[in-house]
Amino acid sequence: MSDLTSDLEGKTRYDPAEVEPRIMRRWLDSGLFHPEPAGTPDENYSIAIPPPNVTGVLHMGHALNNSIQDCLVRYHRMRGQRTKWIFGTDHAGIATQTQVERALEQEGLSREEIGREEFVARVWEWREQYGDAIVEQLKRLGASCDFEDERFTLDEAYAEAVLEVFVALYNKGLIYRDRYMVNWDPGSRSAISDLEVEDREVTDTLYYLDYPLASGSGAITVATVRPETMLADTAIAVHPEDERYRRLIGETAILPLVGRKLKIIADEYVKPDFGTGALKITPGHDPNDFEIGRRHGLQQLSAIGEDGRMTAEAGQFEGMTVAEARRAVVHELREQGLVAHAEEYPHTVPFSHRSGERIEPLVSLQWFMRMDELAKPAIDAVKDGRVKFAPERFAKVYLDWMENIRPWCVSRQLWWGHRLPVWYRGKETYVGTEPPRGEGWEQDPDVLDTWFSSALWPFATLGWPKDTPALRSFYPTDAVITGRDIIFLWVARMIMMGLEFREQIPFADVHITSIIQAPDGRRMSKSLGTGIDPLNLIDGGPRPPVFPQGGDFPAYGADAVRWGLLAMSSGQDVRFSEEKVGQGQQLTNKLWNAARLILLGVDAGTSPGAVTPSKIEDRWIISRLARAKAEVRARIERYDFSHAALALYDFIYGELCDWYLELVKPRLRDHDRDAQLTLLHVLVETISLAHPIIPFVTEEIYAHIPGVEGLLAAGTESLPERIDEEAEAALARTIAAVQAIRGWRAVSEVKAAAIVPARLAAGGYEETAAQIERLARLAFSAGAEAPVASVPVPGGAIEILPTDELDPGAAEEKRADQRAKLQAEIERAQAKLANEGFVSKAPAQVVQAEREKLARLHEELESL
RNA sequence: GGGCGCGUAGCUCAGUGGGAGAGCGCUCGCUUCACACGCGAGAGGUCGCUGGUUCGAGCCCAGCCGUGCCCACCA
Repeated sequence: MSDLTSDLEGKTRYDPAEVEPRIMRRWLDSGLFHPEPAGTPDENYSIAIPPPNVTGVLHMGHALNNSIQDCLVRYHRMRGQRTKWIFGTDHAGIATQTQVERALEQEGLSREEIGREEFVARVWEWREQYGDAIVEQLKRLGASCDFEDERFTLDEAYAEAVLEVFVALYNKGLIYRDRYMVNWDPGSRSAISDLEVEDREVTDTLYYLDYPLASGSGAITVATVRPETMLADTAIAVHPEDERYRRLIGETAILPLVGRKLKIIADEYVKPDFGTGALKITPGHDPNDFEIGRRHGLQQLSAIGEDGRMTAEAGQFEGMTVAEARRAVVHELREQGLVAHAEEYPHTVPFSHRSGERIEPLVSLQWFMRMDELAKPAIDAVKDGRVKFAPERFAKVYLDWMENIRPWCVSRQLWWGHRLPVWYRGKETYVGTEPPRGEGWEQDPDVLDTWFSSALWPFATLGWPKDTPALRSFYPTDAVITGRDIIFLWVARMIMMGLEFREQIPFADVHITSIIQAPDGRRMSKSLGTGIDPLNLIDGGPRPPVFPQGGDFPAYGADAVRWGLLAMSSGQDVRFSEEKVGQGQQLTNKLWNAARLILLGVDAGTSPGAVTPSKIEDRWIISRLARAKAEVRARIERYDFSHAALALYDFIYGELCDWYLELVKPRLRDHDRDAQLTLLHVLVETISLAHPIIPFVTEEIYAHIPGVEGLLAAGTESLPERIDEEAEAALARTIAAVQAIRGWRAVSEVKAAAIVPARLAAGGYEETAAQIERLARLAFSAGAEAPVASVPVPGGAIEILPTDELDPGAAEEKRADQRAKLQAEIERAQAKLANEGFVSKAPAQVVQAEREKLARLHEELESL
């Protein structure tokens, strides 16, 4: 006790750097974050973390997302629910493979040179070496994940789940192999899914090329931005109704440079008013042409290979890169006078989200997953409310996508990932969780899209396909917290897989978080200099270039960062605001000092216990606390974290510290037992309420509360509290009166320290008059002398009696000001009440309130 | 082309039908024995524009302007 006391006395500032590592250690050692499976998912609470990339580092999105999850998890844990925050990391196929490839490059090696086995071994090594970084960073934030039960999407047990799912869906006919047009990413030399493609605006050249007619009578002109693909053209299409070309349908044109005969076909797809109205058809290199080709049974030729170079099909251009081939083809065509026209043409083209390279649409043999059948129950689950989105509007985004869902290309030409459980022998194909028996089988070299394994996250982490206790206790989970950018990539697929393999939704709530933008409104990005490292906010570190003031962040501490991020968040995107983090820091410091006042003030041997508030301010703070608790809890349960954070701030600052602590100070000095018990009660309840949002400072304060043991994070027993309307009204009047006097003093230029004689000419202050005297620095007397000023307060006025301390001129000025304001308000109210429409049509309650207001204003004016 | 947001104090944002709010910044006053990362008091908004509904509109409706994001196969 004495150690703790001296500890408190010296620390007038809360020091997160000293406290946080110590507290985190205690939490981790306690085993509180690691629940043993028991009970049912209904009574338990669980959230599966969106698994961070194993080689990733914490960014602002993680910081917000995990602050939210930790708030929810701590909130439910404290309420006594068996709570598991399912934890683990993602192998992140392309991202991780790319990092290791870069490292190899430094050594002058390539993955091909060292071979698949060696390469995969290297990635595992890499993971051993760097895979802990993000875990450690999450701990700095105070995340109460079940770190003792860490999963990895490539672990043996997890792989079992992945193979099981693949084989089951294959046997169901939903997974199949097909030669189809895919998004080829030359950067990662792999196919990628539609969702990993982003459109960017670029300016290309639109070439108008003349294709001579076989009849010799002129040429047909086509427009293209990709002249090099002409080498794989197999037809020309026009609109069937297009009068200009009608007579040419069925004719033949000769493909320049190649000499192939191209049939001129009719297809409704062609827009007569675009370009020349004649479209060259390249089924091998354009998604639309691919479809047209299928409709018309056209040949698919590949002039561009998977290495991004021209194939033998390209003849003289073989071996060139696409860009080289484009220049060469255009040059040749120009020589032959076949380029009729060329113009700049801005349009959107697909790029790889991963590598940033321009997508090369190619026809390729890949594995696909048919989604429509899986989507149906997942659509129903959202439509009938078993899965709820917050904010609600994202349900529509989800449904729109799901209702138009297309097959998913799940194979990737990478080495890092779950290798397809598929073997070939000649024309035979074998799919199974175990390799086939017999000689001569060769396993498919491809791996699965990372999101394939992520889709199983909520149940594969709990041990599925085995029927484990963890699965029985924690699936379905309660919520998933994520950004809207992965609604399709992850959320939708988890819902589909959960319903397919567990016949249950994976989570009841989907909370879509804000995306935090840089302070200037741009996207947060390392390369733009707009990314903010959350650890630099916690520890103090350099401000990124997007902050013009430069310098270092102060060491705000994790609580401040958490509070700030929650306060910033809302249903929409928000700009990062360092001020909000600063506000969070002020709050932690304020709370710390409030705790010091209380803990250094109570008598030795006094510990929290039953409270029977006698004084009106005690009843008031307990009533206000009850309201704050209801408010904060309701906000957290509605995923409205900014209002939860702000409501907490308002209570701690605006009620507890600004008023209650000031009101109770004299009694604390007098060793008033009721005051001490009320203070301890309110302190424990307040830190308990605040803990899910600012866990470190509250846990640290809890450790100093006399007579309590254990961790605040484990929850505290809560005593019943009641709303006390009478006390709230009395204190509301008192606060208003004190503020009115302070305002009057400021404009009257009374010395701040002066005690001013006054007379209380108002009712309703029977229990608080002495408090008003102290807080407003007045000395009430019952004298009969004429007042020099009268300050309106609820229920009457406080009259200022003559004294040397005040300047009568200033006081009169103030009074005139107030009279004018009151007069204006009276006129407003009178006009409103004189309005026939208002009196007859507005609710009686509203009219009555207006009448009472007018009467009050008149009273106040008279008292001046 | 379709869809979804946003536009309120210098800045970042609350506020969904009955007297315009918070934090930061700014001004003034306080070394008041928890906190100067403090305390007290203030200044500062034709609530993007136009029209409509209503007794009453920041809030509901329509149009417009500005701005951001998502989806989409016009070469």
